Amino acid sequence: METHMKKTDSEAFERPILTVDVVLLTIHEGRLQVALSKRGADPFKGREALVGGFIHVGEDRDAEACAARVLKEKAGLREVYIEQLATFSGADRDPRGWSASIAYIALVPFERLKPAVGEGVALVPVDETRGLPFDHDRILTEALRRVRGKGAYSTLPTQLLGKTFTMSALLEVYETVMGVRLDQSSFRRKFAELDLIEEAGEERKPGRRPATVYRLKGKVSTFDRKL
Amino acid sequence: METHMKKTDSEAFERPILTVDVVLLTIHEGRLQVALSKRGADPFKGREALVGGFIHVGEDRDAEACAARVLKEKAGLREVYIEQLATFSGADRDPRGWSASIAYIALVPFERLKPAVGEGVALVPVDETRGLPFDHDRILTEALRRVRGKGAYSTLPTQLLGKTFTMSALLEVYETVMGVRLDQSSFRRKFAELDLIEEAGEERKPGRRPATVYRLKGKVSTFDRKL
DNA sequence: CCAAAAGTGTTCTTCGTACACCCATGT
DNA sequence: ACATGGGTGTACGAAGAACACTTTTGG
Repeated sequence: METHMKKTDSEAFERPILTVDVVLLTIHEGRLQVALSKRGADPFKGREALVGGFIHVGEDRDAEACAARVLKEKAGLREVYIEQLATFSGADRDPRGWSASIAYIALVPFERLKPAVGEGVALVPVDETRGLPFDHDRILTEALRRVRGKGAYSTLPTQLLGKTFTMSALLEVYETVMGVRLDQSSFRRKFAELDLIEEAGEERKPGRRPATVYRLKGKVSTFDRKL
Repeated sequence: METHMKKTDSEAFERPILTVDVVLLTIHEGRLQVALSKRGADPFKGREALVGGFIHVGEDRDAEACAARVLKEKAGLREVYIEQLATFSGADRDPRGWSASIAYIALVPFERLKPAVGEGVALVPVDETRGLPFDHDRILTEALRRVRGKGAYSTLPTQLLGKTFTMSALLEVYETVMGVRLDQSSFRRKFAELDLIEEAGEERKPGRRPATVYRLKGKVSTFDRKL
């Protein structure tokens, strides 16, 4: 434990550990699931935990870039939707000492995550995780609160689908994320009125009426009206 | 620039600088103002900046405790409302190197901040600050976005008033924070219906009808309805 | 009686919710 | 023709916004 104390520099304090943790979420088999990876190093070695890692000062432009790098290295993902959740800190959360972890939420369609499942990450339904190391239980809880709360007021859940999707698929995702039933009719109307999506073709499945395929207009955005 | 590289420890990376910055807000002369303090040390020495400081690993239980300590040391404040905003990080935001700052928002009634004004902190209307050091302009912008956005859906703005207050005072604070005019009638009704405040006496001023004084019931809370 | 702030009531419109109904397809 | 999911229309109530009005005080 080095202390960095050089009396010539009045502000040379011991620097805490700084890491990034990512709550990587996807929907699989109709359930919201979180990607966990087995820890390879000492504290809690061998236990499943949120994907994360140390900031690489030389490599990462900022913490979000670090989160992106972690996702690429551990789950083979590129250009995933990422947003900062909060920073969790304290003297006790890591046995190695005072630490802070900048937590991010990432959403990805299952198809893109599939190759990594088994090869580095395991998928666990969010309501079946228990006893994660560090304060990862709390981080996950906060992430779910955010995602569920923001769901009804933003296009965030679209990030769990591919670039295009049908209305039914979209509805299903919103229902899964928020854990409630939504009225199909109102759902369609609101998405249309808010001008959030645009048509992008048709989907034909045997035995069914063809469905319009949509694409998100612009980036993930927030709005006032509730879905 | 020490590197902490001990080849025996596979995860001993260079630790970035970790600080806390507080966007301390109050209302004075009918305007939302932010407390700035003159920097005493080298990067940007002498310039006005958000109040902040290094994490003291031995002293601070966690980052929020660090923010509380900073508020006490620089503005003489205790038991102020604090909430985490976000963490701002990157290789370029601090000339000393890769750094992260955990930013907090603090709200305090002007009366409590008054003693410190001139003695350590300066008050500046939020729309008149420019060219703050580091990325403090951005932090302030984000803080304002949060406070304004959350305003209509929470009792957060009450923290800018003393323990008790009249409806008019409360209305004024909400209007100042959010920068809009609100209908007095609807405002009263909603606060009553949401059961957020309770009566706490009367206020008598010369030439005016006596006003009921209220007190917040419970902690700061969020709700669905808009004010 | 008047000014000024405190406090109440009413109306209009928007939006959330529920639900009934029609459409297009492959078998 | 019918089962299945795709898609539209309507009706009702709760909540937001605007505004008119009454009450209480000191001068």
